[in-house]
Amino acid sequence: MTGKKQKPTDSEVEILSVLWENGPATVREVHSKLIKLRDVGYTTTLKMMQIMFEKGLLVRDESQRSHIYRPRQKAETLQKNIVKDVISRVFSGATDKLVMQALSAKPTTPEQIAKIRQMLDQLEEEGKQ
Amino acid sequence: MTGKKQKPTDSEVEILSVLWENGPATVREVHSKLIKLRDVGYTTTLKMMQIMFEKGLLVRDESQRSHIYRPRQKAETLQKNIVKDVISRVFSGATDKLVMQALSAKPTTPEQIAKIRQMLDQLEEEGKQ
DNA sequence: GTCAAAGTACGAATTTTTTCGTTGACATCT
DNA sequence: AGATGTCAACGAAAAAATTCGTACTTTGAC
Repeated sequence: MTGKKQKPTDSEVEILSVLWENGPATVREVHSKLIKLRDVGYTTTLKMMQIMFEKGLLVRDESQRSHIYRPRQKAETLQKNIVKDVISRVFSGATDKLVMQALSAKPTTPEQIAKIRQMLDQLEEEGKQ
Repeated sequence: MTGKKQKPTDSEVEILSVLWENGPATVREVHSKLIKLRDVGYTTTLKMMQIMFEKGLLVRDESQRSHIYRPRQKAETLQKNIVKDVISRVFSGATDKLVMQALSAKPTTPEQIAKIRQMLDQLEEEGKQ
């Protein structure tokens, strides 16, 4: 009953992103990043992070007065869940379709392309066994 | 004020998916698909589709008593927008990261891998110019 | 110690999304 | 015609997500 699969909302992902990019941080620090993007009150950010803490999306160190928050799961894990969700909901399970759309939606550098090729090689290797 | 960029909600995507997969359909037809997935009332589906019509996500043919709905935009267009959104919100713009996660999240067939390779070739060609 | 600054907690208002009951129109069957 | 079934429209309730005001606590400066 503990492992409730719940997808973070958009606002939650916004906060998670800040933490992924900047590492563990206080509400103040997160808020100062958010305020650059849009108009939002400090207590709003605080409340959001408290809720995320209650939901288990974040953990926090309460030993200091200003608590330090960090995501409970690492970025890759949550990102993978979100991608899985999009693949099944939006692409009816067609991973290749999503990959195609992604590649054509945003430019990629030659280095990135090379990396993806490597990954494909690896997948094919695994498939052969 | 007309070109309001609004992302379809999850329920909306669910309905869009049905229409993408089955082609234009009446509320009844869409609803009979949804009911297989979860418990939902007919008027709920109706209302959703009416709202989506008002928002411009769907268009409809009212010449028959039971209106026939279809997505205003084609699947690829909306899918691309959603993917773009995920790339920027969840992956801070790193397309290759999303592609990697997608490939490792769900199995792909050799055929799909081949297609993706083709796409990469093409992208590199374009890049050279 | 007092004051101001900065923090958490909490409750509640607001907004958005989802749900469905009810009504009236139209069609179909007998 | 009358009864029955199906549909769109509408309004509003319910649920979920977001926002923020207010109260209280702690810290640091003076």
